[in-house]
Amino acid sequence: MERLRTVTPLVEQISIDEAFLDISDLSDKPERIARRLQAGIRDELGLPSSIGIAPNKLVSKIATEVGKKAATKGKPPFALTVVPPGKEAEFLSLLPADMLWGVGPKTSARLNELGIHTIGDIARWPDAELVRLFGENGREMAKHARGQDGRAVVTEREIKSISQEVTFSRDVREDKSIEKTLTDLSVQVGRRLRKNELAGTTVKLKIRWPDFTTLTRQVTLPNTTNNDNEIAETALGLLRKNRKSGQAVRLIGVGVSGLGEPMRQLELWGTDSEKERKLQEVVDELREKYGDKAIKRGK
DNA sequence: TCTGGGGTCCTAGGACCC
DNA sequence: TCTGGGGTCCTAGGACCC
Repeated sequence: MERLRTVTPLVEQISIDEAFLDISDLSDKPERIARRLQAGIRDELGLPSSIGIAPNKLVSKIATEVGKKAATKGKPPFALTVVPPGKEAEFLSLLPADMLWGVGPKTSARLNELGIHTIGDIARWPDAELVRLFGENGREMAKHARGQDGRAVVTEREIKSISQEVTFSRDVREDKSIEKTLTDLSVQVGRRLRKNELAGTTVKLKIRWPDFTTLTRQVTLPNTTNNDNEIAETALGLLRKNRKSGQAVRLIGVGVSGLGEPMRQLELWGTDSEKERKLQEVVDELREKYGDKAIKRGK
């Protein structure tokens, strides 16, 4: 990502190893920029990469995948795929429908039933019909199928929620063990919130039963929190309300949303919650320095 | 892909308020 | 006493993404 930012600051990271670069304001030819970048990544970092160049994010992403797939089997890909302006729809038309963003297994299956297999098939369907069948997603699909995508490259995005979950290697029935895990997860969520200088109002519990059905239960607190204890107590409350003692669980998780700046109670120095906040600050520092095991909550 | 983890966005219903 | 419309917030679930 650092290497990418030497090309332009307009970098949108979309996963651990993928990003969009907006190079529309650079005077150099896009292909030259891409080749130079690819060579740099190879020579400086020893890594392969695939690049797609197109007038918008949607098409460039798909172009990247197409190039990557076409790379010689067993060899690391160094693909470069260019879709010039005006050629977007043509480029997409023969590709399978589920290569489109927003078309997952469910939508793909429904499209298949309608005899729609390629992106070109989607583009040929009336917009109104797609909207009727798929709602807002249908409207997006219609535009995307024609290669239209107006979304800008976004360099930073607001965090909307922070969560932690674990899948047990077996179904777990012991209340103690489940509650301990949930408490640990709450601590991790709290710590990540504080690290990002965030706090949230809504605590969500997630449970997966042995049959893989999933339940979520959330509650909105009167104030924002990033306090380990408060998150844990809230999550534990939801757990006790929604799970019978001894009932087997496959996955447990907790998340906090409704994020904003942590509440500072300046006028309440010396209150319990302020003491708690300062305590937590110290605990975070100790763990940062000496590791997770350095200090634990009693009781 | 017999199924891990962390996210975002959308839909839909209900409560509540004006 | 009943009816109406619109807006916002909350909750639950699901589709989808990497």
